[in-house]
Amino acid sequence: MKLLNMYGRQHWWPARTKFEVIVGAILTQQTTWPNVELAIRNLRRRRLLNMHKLANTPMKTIYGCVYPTGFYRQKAKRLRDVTRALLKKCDGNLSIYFKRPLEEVRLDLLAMNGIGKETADSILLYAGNKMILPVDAYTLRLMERVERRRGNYDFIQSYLETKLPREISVYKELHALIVEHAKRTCTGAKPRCAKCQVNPCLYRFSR
DNA sequence: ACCCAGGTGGCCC
DNA sequence: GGGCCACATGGG
Repeated sequence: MKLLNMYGRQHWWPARTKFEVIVGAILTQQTTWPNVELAIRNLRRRRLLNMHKLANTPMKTIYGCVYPTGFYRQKAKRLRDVTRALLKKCDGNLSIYFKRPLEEVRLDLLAMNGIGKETADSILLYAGNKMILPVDAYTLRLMERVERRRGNYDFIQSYLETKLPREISVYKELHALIVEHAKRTCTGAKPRCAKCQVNPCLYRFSR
């Protein structure tokens, strides 16, 4: 499987700790990253990027921090719920939490309020260092336009995983590149101008 | 004054 | 199994 290396290494995910990856993954749902960064800064300023601290913070305080990301009531609740659930599971030690087998941790994450497939898989890949590829809206559109493949999350995920080298770093890089590409070319939305159209020649998936 | 963003859960059929 | 809706702010 070959993919555009036109943007170079992305060294994703932009976060300092495992917990910060999880927070970012929830906050970025249906939201642009700059807004998430604002919210993360707010949380950091209040020392809330700490599981024990966040789990016991009043909702109103969290509302204020995550306000810029939209859906702020929902997201604040999800953040605290997930944090509490994680604390119960691993007492705040995420390295231990991710030591269990991939499928087991995945089911565990999916059972939490506010964590669906994409969020779970992003967390598993970037915080847990697990071999799994998150499929976002960009990926689905790209597969549709370039590979002429349409399908649901599970189908696209397994299709790509059969074609990719089994390396975590490749998974991390691919997901990052797809998002980066979408930002730069406005394929994220409907293409608005001719030069923003995806050029199939640039993305020939081979092997 | 629209349209969209690195989704998720609930409800309906 | 899918289709539709609420959730909400900020940027184009």
